[in-house]
Amino acid sequence: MGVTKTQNFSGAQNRVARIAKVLGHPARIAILEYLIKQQVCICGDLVDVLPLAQATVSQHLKELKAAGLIKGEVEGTSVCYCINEPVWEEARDILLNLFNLPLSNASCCK
Amino acid sequence: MGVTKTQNFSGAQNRVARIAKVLGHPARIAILEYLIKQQVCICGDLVDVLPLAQATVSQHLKELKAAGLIKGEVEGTSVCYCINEPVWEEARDILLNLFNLPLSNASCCK
DNA sequence: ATAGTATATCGTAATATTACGATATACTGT
DNA sequence: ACAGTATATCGTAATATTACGATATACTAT
Repeated sequence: MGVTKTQNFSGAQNRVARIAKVLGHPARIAILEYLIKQQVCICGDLVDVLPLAQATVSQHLKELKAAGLIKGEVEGTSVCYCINEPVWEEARDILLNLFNLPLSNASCCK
Repeated sequence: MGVTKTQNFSGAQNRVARIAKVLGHPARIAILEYLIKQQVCICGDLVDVLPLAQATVSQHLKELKAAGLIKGEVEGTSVCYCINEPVWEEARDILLNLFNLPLSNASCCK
């Protein structure tokens, strides 16, 4: 993403942006939706379900894991991925905080 | 952002990702927070407030405008930028839809 | 008309992202 | 031990993002 002067913005601003950035790719949305929907998180299935190569899916999973939104558990040969609920909820709250700020400029700009 | 096989994902997935992507940079979060806070959206001020060059601020504003989250109105020499409420609320709803999906895997992965 | 101010756009360097094939790693069953 | 399966990592090409100086555009006041 180019250079991004992260250090010049507040911790809170960076936190919102970080979460949003991870959500900023349709493949990662698809992965999250799949993990949310499945009772059992059979996760090799993701490679079958998604229109992407195995290496690419693995890379997206890595980013979601790095952001803490999902967690993975080795189960024999395969790995079980799931939503990491506490972080997932924290992410929702952080985004909601932004959207719930009171708009004070109702009459501004037509 | 590399190639992004957008066309292989659903419209809904792309919509979520598109919104999140725009929110995925601290400068744009800072801009949005500023516009939300200010009663009057004196917008040349953004250049003073943000730790970025004028051209860079303009570029971020353009992206926010392209996503529909803000709107701009020329006022003499300067331009007044504001939150575009309908789209802003739609964005919140689209993100909330994702976070409000029922998690069916409470007992999955330790 | 001219100078001054504000914002947008252009061009471009540095860096990040996306995607995938190839390969490495790790486990399972024989 | 060995072959087979599942996942992760490496290397890399194509493309996107970020940032900024320079310049263009647009309006205002004199």
